[in-house]
Amino acid sequence: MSFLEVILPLPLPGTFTYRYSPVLFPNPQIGARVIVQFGKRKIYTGIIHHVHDTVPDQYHPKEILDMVDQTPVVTAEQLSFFEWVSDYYMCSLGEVVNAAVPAGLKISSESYLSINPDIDVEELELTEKERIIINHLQSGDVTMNDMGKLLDIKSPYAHVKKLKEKNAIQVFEKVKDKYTPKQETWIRLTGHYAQEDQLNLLAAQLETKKKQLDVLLTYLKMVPILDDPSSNDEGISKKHLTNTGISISSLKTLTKNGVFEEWKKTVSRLDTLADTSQITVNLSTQQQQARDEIFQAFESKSTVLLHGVTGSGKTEIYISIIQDILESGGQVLYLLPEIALTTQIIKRLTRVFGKTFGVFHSKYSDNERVEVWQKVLQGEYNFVVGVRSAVFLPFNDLSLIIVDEEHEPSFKQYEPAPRYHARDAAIYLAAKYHAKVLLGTATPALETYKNALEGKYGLVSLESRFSNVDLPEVTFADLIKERKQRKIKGNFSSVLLGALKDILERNKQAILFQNRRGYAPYLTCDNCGYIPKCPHCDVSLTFHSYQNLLICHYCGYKSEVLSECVQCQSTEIKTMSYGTERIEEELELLLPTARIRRMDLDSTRSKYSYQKIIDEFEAGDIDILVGTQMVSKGLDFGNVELVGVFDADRMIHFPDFRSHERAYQLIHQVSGRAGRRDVRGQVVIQTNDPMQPLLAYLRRQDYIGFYRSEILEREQFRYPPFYRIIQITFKDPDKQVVGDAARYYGGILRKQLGDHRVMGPVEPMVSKIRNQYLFEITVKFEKQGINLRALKEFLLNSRNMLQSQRLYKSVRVYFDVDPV
DNA sequence: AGCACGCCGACT
DNA sequence: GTCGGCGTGCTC
Ligand SMILES: [Zn+2]
Ligand SMILES: [Zn+2]
Repeated sequence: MSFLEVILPLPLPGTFTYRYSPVLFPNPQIGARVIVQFGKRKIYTGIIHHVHDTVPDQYHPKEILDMVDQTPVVTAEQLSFFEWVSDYYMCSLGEVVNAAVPAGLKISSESYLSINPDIDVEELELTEKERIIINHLQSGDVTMNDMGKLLDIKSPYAHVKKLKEKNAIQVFEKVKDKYTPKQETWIRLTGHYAQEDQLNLLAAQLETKKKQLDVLLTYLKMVPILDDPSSNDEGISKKHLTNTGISISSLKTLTKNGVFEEWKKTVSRLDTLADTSQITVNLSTQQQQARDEIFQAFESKSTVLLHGVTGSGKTEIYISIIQDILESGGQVLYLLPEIALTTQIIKRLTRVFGKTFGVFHSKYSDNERVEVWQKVLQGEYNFVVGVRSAVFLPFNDLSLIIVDEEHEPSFKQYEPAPRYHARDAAIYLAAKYHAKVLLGTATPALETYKNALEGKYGLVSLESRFSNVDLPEVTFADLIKERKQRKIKGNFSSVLLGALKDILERNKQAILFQNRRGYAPYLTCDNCGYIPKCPHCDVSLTFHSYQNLLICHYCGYKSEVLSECVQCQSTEIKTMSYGTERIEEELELLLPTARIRRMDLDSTRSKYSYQKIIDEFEAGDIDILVGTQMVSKGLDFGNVELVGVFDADRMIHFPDFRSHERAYQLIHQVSGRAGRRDVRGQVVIQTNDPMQPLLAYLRRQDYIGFYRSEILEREQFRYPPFYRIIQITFKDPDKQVVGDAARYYGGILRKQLGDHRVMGPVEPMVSKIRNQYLFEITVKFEKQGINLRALKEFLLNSRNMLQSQRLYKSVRVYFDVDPV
């Protein structure tokens, strides 16, 4: 007997056993895909985890429906990596596979209803609802879900069952769309005409048919069949040929007459050209030295932190190292946060590596992601630049992983599971391949810097690209003082406004930074202060001006903009715009001559808008750029001499143990935009408390000083990197039930782990999402002397214990290991 | 997660 | 009575 253990992309523990016929499928490969039925009807794509011949005694395994691959699409190394992710981040293997494998490689089915053609529906006795179903089906098949919507009931199942019994309809499974290769129409000469003598004859015949002759001659110019007969094997793409302006109808005629033939060529969606440009990067002495130190450190350390100030040219060092690794035949993965993976960086890499590398971006279509996956699998890409999820690609000979801006919180995934951190997963993955990891940033995560200081990681510091760059001059605008003196205009202190005027007079550029958090636009009643909230979530609705809609960012709920306040019926409804937008508007009044642009999620929504703003700014067509986090990324803005920071206090005092670290990183990074070679930049930070210690470190751009003070706090208050955190979230539509469940679970933990290791349960800041109430417990525990495995085991067992209670059965419990 | 089954209240 | 909501258990 032959069985397969199959991973299904579902949030269920373990693998599932299926039978297969060795006659039909002689050599099942681990990591190959199989199509299986799971449950009564659903069809899924599973991944073969292993093959065995142990007959299960508890159940009868189903037989697989099909085997998709003869060779694995997931490598054995990946499978074991997936298992690590699932263990470490406390989720199911299926959830990892779901996140790792592009949707196009996983087909799944949907139930469709269709009318039975052999039956005369007129003769049947039908209820009203059944009649409606039949009527809908007469104009084509409908999915079970859609039918529910058409009937406006939760599930049409009961009626469908009746109709099935009456033999009036059928239910069948249809595969949802999956990866389809891109096809192009190509033109070539038919075999008969693909010879010199026949071509001459044909040319003579076409002497009077000028347009057809033109088509033939154009073709021969583009496909030099006489010099190189093999060039007619593929011919030329029809699009290419017709783009020359030839007569399309003449081409049609020639094709009809058997001169040309059309065929479908499978082409790549990815822009792959031969590696044409081999530009060597010229490193400065400092860069050269850092590069050497990195290689030196790799001799003894598998992970190295490159701590390089903003604008010190880390990217060039990466490029130089990547070239080295590729020359020696290794594979390289270069991870970037989403906002940093811009067309700029891709262009820059293209200049060096041609188009021989893969780009794995969340904005790309799933079909493109499938093609990157396949090219990595087939060894065609030895270099991939990508976001978080690119760690899951099927590398076979990984030599180096670069994690740029390693401190960025966006490397951690939150929803859905797996809640993994791409940097940490990369470090594990690298160890598996005996590969090296290079972490780069100007403001390391505290965890990372601690590891580097303790010698766990190598540490290479890069002061600046050139030796004559001064730190920017950082000044603080004391908002309290200015408020007393009535010098503040809207969001602007007189200090910042003065500096801006100066910049304008001198024809220089400025960047104004406003943190994104808490500045989404919303509507509010001017009379009573009412703010429209989502009926399903505990958040106010975000106002989207371009659609004129109110949208919930948690559940997607949409609502029309009401002209009247629901609370007081006042019609004085005011829009509170984006923080950046408000600043932009004020600025237009305060400095009417300035050319101002805004760069945030909202203004860069369309495909090229980001690039457009960058281009305009670089060309000097913008004086003041107002933006969020985005302005601290991207490439060198040459002429910036002033950076203004709004609302530093809100960042610093955000109620989270990482708020200092975050605030420091954000302000430090954006400050780095001020100044350039030979010119000292200026930074103005607006604050209510210019004396707070964090600002002193920022004034000196003193990361190490900041680290030293912050790390003491972390130790004292038992936070990472000294302690580990696992956050447990409880979810249920009944607030009382979740609260009780969380307290019950908390009780179990307290008893076993002690009060000091268990915090909560507490209601999170957003306490309801999609009609589910939330509670959170935070478990904090020492890094040393605790068996992490055993602890996780205990947490999982406690969840089982909780859910075996009748009352708490429906409560969802999930874990977030190392939350950020 | 998705689906079937079965129980129970509330409308024709 | 039967329709439709919802809770429960199971899926190889
Ligand atoms: Zn009102
Ligand atoms: Zn919502």
